[in-house]
Amino acid sequence: MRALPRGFYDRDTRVVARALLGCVLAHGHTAGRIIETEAYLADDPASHSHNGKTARNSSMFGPPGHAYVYFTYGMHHCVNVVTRREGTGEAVLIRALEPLDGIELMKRRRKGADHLCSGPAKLTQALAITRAHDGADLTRGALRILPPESYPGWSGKEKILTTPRIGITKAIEKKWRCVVQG
DNA sequence: GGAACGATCTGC
DNA sequence: CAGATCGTTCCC
Repeated sequence: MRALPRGFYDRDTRVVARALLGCVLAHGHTAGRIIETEAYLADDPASHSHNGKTARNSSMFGPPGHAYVYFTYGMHHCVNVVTRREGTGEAVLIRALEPLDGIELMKRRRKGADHLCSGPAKLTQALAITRAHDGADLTRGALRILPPESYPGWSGKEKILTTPRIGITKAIEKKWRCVVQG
């Protein structure tokens, strides 16, 4: 509970998307700072939860602070942070990290590609996050989120941009993507 | 039982 | 800009 930002639980998912910027996503010996997120709300046609609870998205309706990991395009995993109380179905997609720890390991997992964590599927590959982590409690265990100050280099005064979300075809006008400038 | 598609990435 | 590649969903 303490590991996540104050006011994290069951707050407006768009607020959580902003609050997660600067936090650190860590898995084993790899870690990266969250620099891009997107909010997916209940009754949001772009959200996986839009057509109700299914076997695939059930963890999105689970307790906040847990992971929703989905598999898409036949080859990619993406990781979300569930934000609202059980049964609601809202989450924040983590779209990009700034690599902090385990960079050599990330490079090996990414097969030498230069951009280790600059996209939602790249970062899951770099951190070895899979469907096995679906539903995992992100406040404890191997896969977890740490507060910004757990690594040096985050002042809290970074410039944040809010833009439309990426890679979706519905509700494209909603500016629910948060990204650290630079 | 089957078809269509996807919150992506890579390489041509 | 198209192909990779397959789980999930929805419709028959």
